[in-house]
Amino acid sequence: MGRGKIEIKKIENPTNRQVTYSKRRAGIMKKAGELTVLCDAELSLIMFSSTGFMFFLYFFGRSRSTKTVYDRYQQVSGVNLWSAQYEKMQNTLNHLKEINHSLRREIRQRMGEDLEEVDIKELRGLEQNMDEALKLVRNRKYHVISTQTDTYKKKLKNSHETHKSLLRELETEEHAVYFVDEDPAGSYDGALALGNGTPYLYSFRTQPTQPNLQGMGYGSHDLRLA
Amino acid sequence: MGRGKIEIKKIENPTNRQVTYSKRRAGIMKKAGELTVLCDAELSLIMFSSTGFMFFLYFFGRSRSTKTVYDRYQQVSGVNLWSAQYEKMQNTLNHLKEINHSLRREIRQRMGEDLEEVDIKELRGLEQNMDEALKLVRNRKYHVISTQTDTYKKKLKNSHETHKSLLRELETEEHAVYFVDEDPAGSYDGALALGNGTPYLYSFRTQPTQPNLQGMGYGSHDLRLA
DNA sequence: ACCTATTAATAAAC
DNA sequence: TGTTTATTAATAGGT
Repeated sequence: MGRGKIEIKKIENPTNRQVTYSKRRAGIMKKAGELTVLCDAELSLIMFSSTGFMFFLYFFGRSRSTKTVYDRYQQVSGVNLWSAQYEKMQNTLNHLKEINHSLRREIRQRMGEDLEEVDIKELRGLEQNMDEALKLVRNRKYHVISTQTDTYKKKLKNSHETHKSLLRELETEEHAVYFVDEDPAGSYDGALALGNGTPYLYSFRTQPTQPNLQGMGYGSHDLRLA
Repeated sequence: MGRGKIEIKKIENPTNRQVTYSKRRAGIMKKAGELTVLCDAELSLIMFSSTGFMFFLYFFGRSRSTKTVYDRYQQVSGVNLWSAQYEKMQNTLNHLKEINHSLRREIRQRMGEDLEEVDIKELRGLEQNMDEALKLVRNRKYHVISTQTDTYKKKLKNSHETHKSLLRELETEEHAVYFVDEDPAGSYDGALALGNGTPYLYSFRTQPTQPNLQGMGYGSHDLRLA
């Protein structure tokens, strides 16, 4: 529709191309606006100009007049909202992936793997750091163990006290007769022994180089990407 | 353009409206396709049908023929690619963040920090793992050091040989006179000593618990999110 | 930007 | 839905 028929293929003359782009873009805009009004539809148009990366975003809403559409066009003109958002996300994603990679690398090195790529200076830093960290972990372990031990000691002490008072009660009550029959002295001594000495059940845990028999695989980092 | 002019306002007859929608939608599609080809532009069209919440997404890329566009339309019809893509990215992002968080947590624990949240079982696993890893790191360090030492030994040996042959040359040439004047024997002995013994420069590095004086901060994990 | 000859889109009818 | 056709709308090329 024009002074002559044209073939649908890229217009090589840049000026002509730009003119045609403007005209036809306006045409599509008009058609889009008409369609939304006529058919109560909603649609959006996103156009990427070939000359720049900027693009225009147009919304045709069912309740917006053509006037509003043009106002909106003025507002968002030159701002690539969607692709900006997309690019931002993509960048964040790549950044996260890089960080992830670094973190994994560090963990591997801290597990004694992939040390070929570490130079002697870093190797020394790593060794020292791990040495200190290991001390911290051991200290923490001992602390947890001794806390646990104390708790158990207290529990046993309490248990012992309860037992003792029960015994005393029994001695002063009419049940004393059972008492003698069932050798209460033995029970008493046993309880006392547990109360005074090192707690039997948990003492072995204070051995510093106690091997971990469960071998609970601290080397599985299967937090893979999707 | 039709048998009669129509006013641009909502078509009340639903059948007519639907017919017009289909026809005009096809028209816009065609125009959009033409525009992308003619002007080497890129645009996408999103149409929300008034009858349902599903919508159609059309891509007109600069390298796609009109035929491909229609194929693509068939493929993606009814699928909200963009929002799906967006959601997918958002999920990947969150997943990555979680993973990074876990990795950081593990590194902190391997540095002896945040051990309060680790139970005794994990603590033992961690200790054992770190103990083994530390051995690996030390082994690697010694390996690197001994390799370096060997290299330096070889270099010194070579240097010594070169020096010796130069001395021999001098002894048998007319320059012998200078030789006596400048005490070449001293030089010779010095080279020999270095060649035979432990290389001076690097021997201290084989001390297992040599502290890292540079303190090159193996504890900085400042790979923060954007 | 504007003009206008010409082509393209499409409303109405089938 | 698909086709036809009279009619209007879009626009290519020139100014």
